[in-house]
Amino acid sequence: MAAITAVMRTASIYLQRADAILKPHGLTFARFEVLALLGFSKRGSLPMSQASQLLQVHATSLTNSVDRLEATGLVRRIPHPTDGRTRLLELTTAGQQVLPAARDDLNEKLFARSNLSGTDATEIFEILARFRKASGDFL
Amino acid sequence: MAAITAVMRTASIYLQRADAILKPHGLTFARFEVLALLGFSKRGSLPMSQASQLLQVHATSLTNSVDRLEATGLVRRIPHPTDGRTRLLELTTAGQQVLPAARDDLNEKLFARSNLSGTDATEIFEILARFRKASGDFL
DNA sequence: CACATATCAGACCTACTGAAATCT
DNA sequence: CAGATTTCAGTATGTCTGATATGT
Repeated sequence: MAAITAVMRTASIYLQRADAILKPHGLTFARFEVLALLGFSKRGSLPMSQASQLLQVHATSLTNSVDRLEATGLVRRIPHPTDGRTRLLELTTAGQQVLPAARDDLNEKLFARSNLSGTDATEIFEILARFRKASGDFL
Repeated sequence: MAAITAVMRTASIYLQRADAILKPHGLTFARFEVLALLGFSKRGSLPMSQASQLLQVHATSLTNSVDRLEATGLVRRIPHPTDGRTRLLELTTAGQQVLPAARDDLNEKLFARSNLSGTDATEIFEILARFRKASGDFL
């Protein structure tokens, strides 16, 4: 229980800082995750349904995030070539520029000040990766 | 960065489950934390300002949480004996009953299914404790 | 008067539920 | 028609900012 509490509280501290760091980029952490996911995907595009599963958020929450990302011109919804029900998400040119800038900024300001040694970070990642995998999370 | 992402995503998975577990108790995780903090405090009462610092939430966020806890009768605001500005928080009898019930339920359903071994949990707690301490978090 | 404590008002963001539209 | 994908409407929660009342 203490470990779970530690994870929760650490995350809320990180989230607070991450949102502050991302604000100048016009992003929140939730929206950054969408951009990052698209950046990782091989084709550069993903169906809403897949993105929502990988990010483990409700379909309606993703619709909301994507609405905002589309309104700021970072992401685009395009029709699926063969399935008329699904819509694909892809980064716009602006999104492709904002993503690395935001990522670098997070890396610098959040990671650098995390007071975690390299081995600590590796340790945490590996332990939590097992849990996340068991929970069907995207890695 | 991967470690930070791991912490954030693990926390959001836990938060989702915790809120679901706490719902039948009439609580959210944020409000549970307030109850738990009061349960830990020696005198059983704490000024709003201290609680908000220890929980690392804005004063207005705590006001909001406490409003809801007071509305459901789990917490009470009482005047400070010597300083007229501050108000003390304390658990009501109902709060004293709900807290252990909610805690046990969380322990059982969240911890038991966390897929973390005892040593993993200890490891995580210790590593994150250093970070939290450096960030002024309550332990 | 400067400062501390707590609250209020208003805006924003995310999550959840249930219903609806569109397509397979 | 049953099922999948996405969106919409409405509600709730929590966070942040700036302003305000009260007390030291």
